[in-house]
Amino acid sequence: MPELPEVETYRLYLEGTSLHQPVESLEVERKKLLTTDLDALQTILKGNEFTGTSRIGKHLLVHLKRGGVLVLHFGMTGDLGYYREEEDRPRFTRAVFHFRNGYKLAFIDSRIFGQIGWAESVEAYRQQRKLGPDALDITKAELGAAIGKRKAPLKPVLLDQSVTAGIGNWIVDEVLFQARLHPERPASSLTETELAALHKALRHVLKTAISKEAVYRHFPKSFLIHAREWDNSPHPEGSSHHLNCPRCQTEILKMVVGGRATYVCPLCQPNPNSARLES
DNA sequence: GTCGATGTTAGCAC
DNA sequence: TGTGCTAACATCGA
Repeated sequence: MPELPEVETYRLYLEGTSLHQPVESLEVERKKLLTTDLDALQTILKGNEFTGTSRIGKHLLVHLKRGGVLVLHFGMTGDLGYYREEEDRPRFTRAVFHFRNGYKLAFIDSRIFGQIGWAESVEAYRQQRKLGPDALDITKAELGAAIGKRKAPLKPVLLDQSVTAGIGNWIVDEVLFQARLHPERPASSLTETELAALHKALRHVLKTAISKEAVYRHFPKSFLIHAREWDNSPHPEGSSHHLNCPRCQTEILKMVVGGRATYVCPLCQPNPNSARLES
């Protein structure tokens, strides 16, 4: 489930396993993953070494000893696995970096929405992909400027990677819940106080998620994420779902915003449309 | 067999 | 030209 915290965790994993080992070859099972021609990629990689990493949002960039960066994007189901014995090859491995020392780094991706390619530099890649400031680094002023002119609902604007890179579907719901903002509020309608709350919640959610290595069931009880179906933590007796707000116990509402599944607390995050009716 | 899914983007309407 | 909505991508698993 690779959003920013997962990719940050993968980045540290790659740094801990795969640096400074000459690559022998790249094995690609699904060519659809490649954004750079396979032959070109082989030439770049053979005998080359990973020397360090960077991350922009959900994109992991691996610095190469002979120049340029290997770019990994994990789509919806991407992951990494470092192994040696064939029997340990992870399920859904779609590509494998073979190192000369006999170890391998698997690119795992059941749905094959991921990408593997090469770019000249981190900055060149950022421009090419039109990525905004990383969601961990963005300042309140930058965030305000980026959303201030957009009248679309807050949620799809925050998911736009050119506004700020790294926010995905569960993070945006969590951030909006923590900031007590409804996902359908027009992005440009926030007051200064609300913008400050949004920025603070963004940092809080990301830092918490990274500190727990993106293992959702370890997140604080105050998080909305436990109401999502795919949170593996045990749910109360039989109930086929709908948990309650950790703050006010109101039943969490599931809706669709910007075409995406969205969870909100109807009490903590007042809907702008119904608020208008009341006034 | 059916449905929905964490990301991204092409195509379309305005 | 910009903005925003929808569907589609390929596959798994509930």
